[in-house]
Amino acid sequence: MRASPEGGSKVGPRSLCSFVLALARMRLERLFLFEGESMAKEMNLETIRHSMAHVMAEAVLEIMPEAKIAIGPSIENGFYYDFDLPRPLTDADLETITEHMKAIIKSGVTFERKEISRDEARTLFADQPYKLELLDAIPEGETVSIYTQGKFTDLCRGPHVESTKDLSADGFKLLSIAGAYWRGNEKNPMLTRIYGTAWRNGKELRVYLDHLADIEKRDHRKLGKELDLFSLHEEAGPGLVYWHPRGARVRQAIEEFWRGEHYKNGYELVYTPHVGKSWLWETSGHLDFYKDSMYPKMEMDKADYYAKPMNCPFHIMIYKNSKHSYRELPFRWAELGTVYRYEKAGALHGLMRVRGFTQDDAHLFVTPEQMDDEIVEVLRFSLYMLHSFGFNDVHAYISTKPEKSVGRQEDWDAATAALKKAVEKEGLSYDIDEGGGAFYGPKIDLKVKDAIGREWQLSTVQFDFNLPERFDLTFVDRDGSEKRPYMIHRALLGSIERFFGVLIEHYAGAFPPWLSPDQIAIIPVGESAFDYCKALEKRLRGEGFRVAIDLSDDRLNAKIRNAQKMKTPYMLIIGEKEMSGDLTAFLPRTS
RNA sequence: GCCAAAGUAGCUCAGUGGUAGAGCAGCUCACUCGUAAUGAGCAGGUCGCGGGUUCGACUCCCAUCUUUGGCUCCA
Repeated sequence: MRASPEGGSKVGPRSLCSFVLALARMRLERLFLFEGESMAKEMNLETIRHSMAHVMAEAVLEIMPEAKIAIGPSIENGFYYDFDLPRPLTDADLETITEHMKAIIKSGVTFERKEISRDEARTLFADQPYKLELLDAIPEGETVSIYTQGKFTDLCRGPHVESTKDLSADGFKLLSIAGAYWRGNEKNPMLTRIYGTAWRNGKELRVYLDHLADIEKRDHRKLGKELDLFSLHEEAGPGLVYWHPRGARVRQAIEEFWRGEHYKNGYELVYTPHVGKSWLWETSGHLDFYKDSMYPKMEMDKADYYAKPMNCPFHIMIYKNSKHSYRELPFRWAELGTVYRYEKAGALHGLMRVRGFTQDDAHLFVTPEQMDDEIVEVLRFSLYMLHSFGFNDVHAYISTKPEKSVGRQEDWDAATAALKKAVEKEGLSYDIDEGGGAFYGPKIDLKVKDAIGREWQLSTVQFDFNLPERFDLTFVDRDGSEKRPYMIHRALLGSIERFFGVLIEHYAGAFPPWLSPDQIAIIPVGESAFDYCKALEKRLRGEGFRVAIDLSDDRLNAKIRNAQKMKTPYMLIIGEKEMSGDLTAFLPRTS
């Protein structure tokens, strides 16, 4: 195939480059705006947002003087205020409140700080029970301050802007109404919370609203439908994923790469059953600890079977099939193992939280001496994998021994030290979650930032001091004695379903060619080119390309539009010219 | 669980106490097309499920199921 950038491509190589660069710059500017703001600016925005919350409270009291006010802090990107209201709010109320707020801002009243005694405060807020409660919660000896703007006074530590002139009447937007328990305790009354976002000016607000729209456009549930990738069917079982042909193509590409890299990295691939007798789960401890999140038992031949929630006991069965020498270790056994877990109906969410999913699981059986090297390798492999899929911003979390745990202290210490050493060796930034490990061993979790700066947990590497014990795993050491191997669980992508969801959002559905469902769309200009195109499709398929051919009777314009809607990276447009001259119009996807 | 919103055609969404609507997708026909939607026609729905009010309910009321967002950020 030959490209013809001059004739066929709207965006030649050079302009394509500058286009991509321009996009990258825009992206950086945006990231900078949301993440890289200097502390001073951030404080300023926080003050603006907090003051905006006061203005909103004033507006609400103007409309409903009998409302009781609770708290109104600034939050990331905005603010909220909680109210106890005489009636539920509607969207129309939000508009009215917004109008009142704009009027208050334009009136340019000042924020006055005053320090007062507790008694004065008690008199001032006599008919505001929530404020009285907050007042009582202020430690003795601490100053009690109030802020007043216009007719509104709030118990508040501050700081605030000097005047409502410092707020932008078109730099804020009320976003939603939600219920929230007073002080976050479900035994308390539920208050009405109004969320808003606030910025220095209308332009910043618009950038932020664009950002929200961008997140919405990237939603994998929406793109999954639009790009015909997968579906879920409530009537066939919530939380169970149906991979359509186009989604399956992406999965195949992921899995193919995954398998190849595992072979290269010294792993063996295994396959194990989807169900097992209760003996497995009694021995592993799952029936004790996780019965509620397992699919219920199936009875057969006077035995109870369970769908597997984990692959570990199955890999252990392979290990236990024969006696092992220290010379054979380490074993690195990987499996794309499909497991089933009962997640609460309310917790299900698209591909991110499902009931049946495929883990890219592996178990390493190692001697104590091999532990350090194996951890370093697993971590290096994880990073390689994440980078390969376009995730370059990785942060590690090390979780250490919790209060209730199994295994000897010296094993925990050694394993935790090995994890830290490996993370440092790879130069990763990390946080330590003291006491956050599972009862059976410490772990490293890797979180990545996606294209718009959201964090996702993907890889996990966990030590296990529990299962080797429970299943009585041994190997014969140099001196002829039987010893206990260490076991490491690890998943690099996590679950294929969730990973696919994250990938879709990361790329906003425009996958790089090696992952794209269709790499090339073959588009005949007219019916006379159909046979040529079919032959070309066969040839390209034969060479391993994922292709789509458009044999509809649509106009050429429509065919190009459809291919671009499906975010196909390349289009081959075939007409008389191409068939006679072996010259192909080659059109890359533009965004 | 609680608060709020939503559930109407495959998809996205209008709609009214009196025969159910659009766009896209689908099907048929015509056009045989050269770089971001060719035109015309046809078909498609127990208006989430169950009760109630009413002469009449998709619409109003009650109950229920499901989905979405929030309930962690603390004057």
